[in-house]
Amino acid sequence: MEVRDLHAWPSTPAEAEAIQERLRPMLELDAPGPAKPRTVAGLDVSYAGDGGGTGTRLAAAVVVLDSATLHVVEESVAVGTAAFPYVPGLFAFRELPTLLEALRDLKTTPDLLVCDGFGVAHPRRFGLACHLGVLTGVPTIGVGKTAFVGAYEPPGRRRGDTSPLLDGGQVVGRVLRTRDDVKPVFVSVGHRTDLDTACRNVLDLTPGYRLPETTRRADRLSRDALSG
DNA sequence: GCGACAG
DNA sequence: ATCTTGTCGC
Repeated sequence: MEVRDLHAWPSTPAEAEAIQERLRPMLELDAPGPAKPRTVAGLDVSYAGDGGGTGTRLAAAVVVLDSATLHVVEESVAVGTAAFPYVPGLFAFRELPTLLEALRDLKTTPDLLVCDGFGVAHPRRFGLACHLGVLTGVPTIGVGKTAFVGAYEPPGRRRGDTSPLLDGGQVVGRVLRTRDDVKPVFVSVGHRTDLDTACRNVLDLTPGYRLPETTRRADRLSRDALSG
Protein backbone atom coordinates (compact mmCIF):
# COMPACT_ATOMS: atom_id res chain seq x y z
CA MET A 1 0.00 0.00 0.00
CA GLU A 2 0.97 3.64 -0.38
CA VAL A 3 2.61 5.09 2.71
CA ARG A 4 3.74 8.67 3.12
CA ASP A 5 7.49 9.26 3.52
CA LEU A 6 8.60 9.34 7.12
CA HIS A 7 9.22 12.80 8.52
CA ALA A 8 12.57 13.90 10.01
CA TRP A 9 13.43 11.63 12.90
CA PRO A 10 13.63 13.08 16.45
CA SER A 11 16.75 12.67 18.54
CA THR A 12 15.25 13.92 21.81
CA PRO A 13 11.91 13.55 23.58
CA ALA A 14 11.30 17.27 23.10
CA GLU A 15 11.70 16.92 19.34
CA ALA A 16 9.40 13.91 19.31
CA GLU A 17 6.72 15.85 21.18
CA ALA A 18 7.07 18.71 18.71
CA ILE A 19 6.43 16.30 15.84
CA GLN A 20 3.26 15.06 17.51
CA GLU A 21 2.04 18.63 17.95
CA ARG A 22 2.82 19.42 14.32
CA LEU A 23 1.03 16.36 12.92
CA ARG A 24 -2.02 16.51 15.17
CA PRO A 25 -3.84 19.16 13.10
CA MET A 26 -3.78 16.72 10.16
CA LEU A 27 -6.11 14.34 11.96
CA GLU A 28 -9.63 13.90 10.67
CA LEU A 29 -11.76 13.20 13.71
CA ASP A 30 -15.16 14.32 12.41
CA ALA A 31 -15.48 11.70 9.67
CA PRO A 32 -17.81 8.71 10.03
CA GLY A 33 -15.83 5.47 10.20
CA PRO A 34 -15.98 2.46 7.91
CA ALA A 35 -19.09 0.63 9.13
CA LYS A 36 -18.58 -2.26 6.74
CA PRO A 37 -14.87 -2.46 5.96
CA ARG A 38 -14.05 -5.26 3.53
CA THR A 39 -10.52 -5.69 4.82
CA VAL A 40 -9.14 -4.95 8.27
CA ALA A 41 -5.46 -5.04 9.19
CA GLY A 42 -3.95 -5.75 12.57
CA LEU A 43 -0.50 -4.45 13.55
CA ASP A 44 1.80 -5.64 16.30
CA VAL A 45 5.47 -5.68 17.25
CA SER A 46 7.57 -8.18 19.19
CA TYR A 47 10.93 -7.50 20.81
CA ALA A 48 13.97 -9.75 21.09
CA GLY A 49 15.69 -8.77 24.32
CA ASP A 50 15.14 -5.93 26.74
CA GLY A 51 12.52 -3.57 25.39
CA GLY A 52 13.77 -0.48 27.15
CA GLY A 53 16.31 1.36 25.04
CA THR A 54 17.19 2.01 21.42
CA GLY A 55 18.59 -0.63 19.08
CA THR A 56 16.73 -3.65 20.39
CA ARG A 57 15.86 -6.12 17.67
CA LEU A 58 12.17 -6.18 16.82
CA ALA A 59 9.73 -7.57 14.28
CA ALA A 60 6.69 -5.67 13.03
CA ALA A 61 3.82 -7.66 11.58
CA VAL A 62 0.69 -6.70 9.67
CA VAL A 63 -2.10 -9.19 9.00
CA VAL A 64 -4.99 -8.29 6.71
CA LEU A 65 -8.25 -10.12 7.31
CA ASP A 66 -11.47 -10.33 5.34
CA SER A 67 -13.88 -8.74 7.82
CA ALA A 68 -16.75 -11.03 6.86
CA THR A 69 -14.95 -14.35 7.29
CA LEU A 70 -11.97 -13.24 9.40
CA HIS A 71 -9.79 -15.24 7.04
CA VAL A 72 -6.27 -14.06 6.24
CA VAL A 73 -6.02 -12.07 3.01
CA GLU A 74 -2.39 -11.00 3.23
CA GLU A 75 0.52 -10.89 5.68
CA SER A 76 3.67 -8.81 5.96
CA VAL A 77 6.59 -8.80 8.37
CA ALA A 78 9.59 -6.52 8.68
CA VAL A 79 12.51 -6.81 11.08
CA GLY A 80 14.39 -3.84 12.41
CA THR A 81 15.53 -2.15 15.62
CA ALA A 82 13.84 0.06 18.18
CA ALA A 83 14.17 3.58 16.79
CA PHE A 84 13.66 5.45 20.06
CA PRO A 85 13.86 4.66 23.79
CA TYR A 86 10.62 3.75 25.48
CA VAL A 87 9.04 6.88 26.90
CA PRO A 88 5.35 6.84 27.85
CA GLY A 89 3.62 9.17 25.42
CA LEU A 90 6.31 8.71 22.77
CA PHE A 91 5.83 5.00 22.33
CA ALA A 92 5.05 5.32 18.62
CA PHE A 93 8.57 6.43 17.79
CA ARG A 94 9.92 3.05 18.83
CA GLU A 95 8.19 0.98 16.20
CA LEU A 96 6.98 3.43 13.56
CA PRO A 97 9.79 2.93 10.97
CA THR A 98 9.53 -0.86 10.99
CA LEU A 99 5.72 -0.83 11.01
CA LEU A 100 5.68 1.49 8.00
CA GLU A 101 8.08 -0.81 6.18
CA ALA A 102 5.76 -3.75 6.76
CA LEU A 103 2.77 -1.69 5.58
CA ARG A 104 4.59 -0.54 2.46
CA ASP A 105 5.16 -4.14 1.40
CA LEU A 106 1.43 -4.80 1.43
CA LYS A 107 -0.23 -4.99 -1.98
CA THR A 108 -3.62 -4.58 -0.28
CA THR A 109 -4.75 -1.22 1.07
CA PRO A 110 -6.83 -2.16 4.14
CA ASP A 111 -10.06 -0.29 4.86
CA LEU A 112 -9.13 -0.08 8.54
CA LEU A 113 -5.96 -0.38 10.64
CA VAL A 114 -6.27 -1.78 14.17
CA CYS A 115 -3.28 -0.69 16.24
CA ASP A 116 -1.86 -2.01 19.48
CA GLY A 117 -2.02 0.97 21.81
CA PHE A 118 -3.97 4.22 21.66
CA GLY A 119 -5.29 6.88 19.36
CA VAL A 120 -6.45 10.16 20.88
CA ALA A 121 -6.49 8.65 24.40
CA HIS A 122 -3.04 10.16 24.80
CA PRO A 123 -1.47 13.06 26.76
CA ARG A 124 -1.24 15.15 23.57
CA ARG A 125 -4.12 13.40 21.79
CA PHE A 126 -1.72 11.79 19.35
CA GLY A 127 -1.00 8.15 20.09
CA LEU A 128 0.35 5.48 17.73
CA ALA A 129 -2.97 4.99 15.94
CA CYS A 130 -3.17 8.72 15.13
CA HIS A 131 0.40 8.75 13.87
CA LEU A 132 -0.18 5.76 11.60
CA GLY A 133 -3.42 7.29 10.38
CA VAL A 134 -1.78 10.53 9.30
CA LEU A 135 1.08 8.69 7.59
CA THR A 136 -1.17 6.28 5.68
CA GLY A 137 -4.36 8.27 5.21
CA VAL A 138 -6.30 5.14 6.16
CA PRO A 139 -8.87 4.97 9.00
CA THR A 140 -7.20 3.77 12.21
CA ILE A 141 -8.24 2.83 15.72
CA GLY A 142 -6.25 2.01 18.84
CA VAL A 143 -7.02 -0.92 21.10
CA GLY A 144 -5.10 -0.95 24.37
CA LYS A 145 -4.93 -3.71 26.96
CA THR A 146 -4.37 -1.38 29.91
CA ALA A 147 -5.29 2.23 30.68
CA PHE A 148 -2.87 5.02 29.91
CA VAL A 149 -4.61 8.36 30.36
CA GLY A 150 -8.09 9.08 31.59
CA ALA A 151 -10.52 7.97 34.27
CA TYR A 152 -13.38 5.53 33.93
CA GLU A 153 -15.94 3.46 35.75
CA PRO A 154 -15.86 -0.30 35.16
CA PRO A 155 -18.28 -1.21 32.36
CA GLY A 156 -21.00 -3.84 32.92
CA ARG A 157 -19.86 -7.44 33.02
CA ARG A 158 -21.34 -8.48 29.69
CA ARG A 159 -19.78 -8.43 26.24
CA GLY A 160 -20.68 -5.17 24.55
CA ASP A 161 -20.97 -3.18 27.77
CA THR A 162 -19.04 0.09 27.75
CA SER A 163 -18.13 3.10 29.83
CA PRO A 164 -16.59 6.39 28.68
CA LEU A 165 -12.88 7.06 29.09
CA LEU A 166 -12.59 10.65 30.30
CA ASP A 167 -9.54 12.90 30.33
CA GLY A 168 -9.34 16.63 30.75
CA GLY A 169 -13.10 16.98 30.65
CA GLN A 170 -13.47 15.22 27.34
CA VAL A 171 -14.31 11.73 26.13
CA VAL A 172 -11.07 10.36 24.67
CA GLY A 173 -12.14 6.76 24.28
CA ARG A 174 -14.31 3.95 25.52
CA VAL A 175 -13.73 1.03 27.87
CA LEU A 176 -15.23 -1.94 26.06
CA ARG A 177 -16.00 -5.41 27.38
CA THR A 178 -15.39 -7.86 24.52
CA ARG A 179 -16.18 -11.02 26.53
CA ASP A 180 -18.46 -11.71 29.49
CA ASP A 181 -16.64 -11.32 32.81
CA VAL A 182 -13.29 -10.66 31.18
CA LYS A 183 -11.08 -7.60 31.63
CA PRO A 184 -12.18 -4.91 29.14
CA VAL A 185 -10.08 -3.28 26.40
CA PHE A 186 -9.54 0.45 25.82
CA VAL A 187 -10.71 1.73 22.45
CA SER A 188 -9.89 5.14 21.01
CA VAL A 189 -10.10 6.60 17.52
CA GLY A 190 -6.96 7.32 15.58
CA HIS A 191 -7.94 8.85 12.24
CA ARG A 192 -10.99 9.09 9.97
CA THR A 193 -13.43 7.24 12.21
CA ASP A 194 -15.90 7.90 15.01
CA LEU A 195 -15.89 6.13 18.35
CA ASP A 196 -19.18 4.27 17.82
CA THR A 197 -17.95 2.72 14.60
CA ALA A 198 -14.58 1.93 16.17
CA CYS A 199 -16.23 -0.03 18.99
CA ARG A 200 -18.57 -1.76 16.53
CA ASN A 201 -15.53 -2.84 14.52
CA VAL A 202 -13.77 -4.15 17.62
CA LEU A 203 -16.80 -6.21 18.61
CA ASP A 204 -16.97 -7.65 15.10
CA LEU A 205 -13.33 -8.67 15.45
CA THR A 206 -13.75 -10.34 18.85
CA PRO A 207 -16.17 -13.25 18.34
CA GLY A 208 -14.19 -15.54 20.63
CA TYR A 209 -11.36 -13.78 22.41
CA ARG A 210 -10.72 -10.64 24.42
CA LEU A 211 -8.41 -9.09 21.81
CA PRO A 212 -9.28 -8.45 18.15
CA GLU A 213 -8.52 -11.34 15.80
CA THR A 214 -6.35 -8.93 13.82
CA THR A 215 -4.01 -8.18 16.71
CA ARG A 216 -3.89 -11.81 17.78
CA ARG A 217 -2.77 -12.82 14.30
CA ALA A 218 -0.23 -10.02 14.08
CA ASP A 219 1.11 -10.89 17.52
CA ARG A 220 1.76 -14.47 16.51
CA LEU A 221 3.31 -13.48 13.21
CA SER A 222 5.70 -10.96 14.74
CA ARG A 223 6.67 -13.42 17.46
CA ASP A 224 7.40 -16.17 14.94
CA ALA A 225 9.47 -13.78 12.86
CA LEU A 226 11.89 -13.30 15.75
CA SER A 227 12.26 -17.04 16.39
CA GLY A 228 12.80 -18.34 12.87
C1' DG B 1 6.66 17.41 45.52
C1' DC B 2 5.52 12.31 44.57
C1' DG B 3 3.94 8.61 41.99
C1' DA B 4 2.17 6.64 37.80
C1' DC B 5 3.13 5.81 33.11
C1' DA B 6 0.37 2.52 25.87
C1' DG B 7 4.26 -1.46 24.35
C1' DA C 1 7.60 -5.49 25.45
C1' DT C 2 10.19 -9.65 27.90
C1' DC C 3 11.81 -12.95 31.81
C1' DT C 4 8.80 -17.54 33.82
C1' DT C 5 5.73 -22.66 37.08
C1' DG C 6 2.02 -24.13 38.30
C1' DT C 7 -2.84 -24.00 38.37
C1' DC C 8 -7.93 -23.28 37.85
C1' DG C 9 -11.70 -23.89 34.48
C1' DC C 10 -14.27 -24.93 30.15
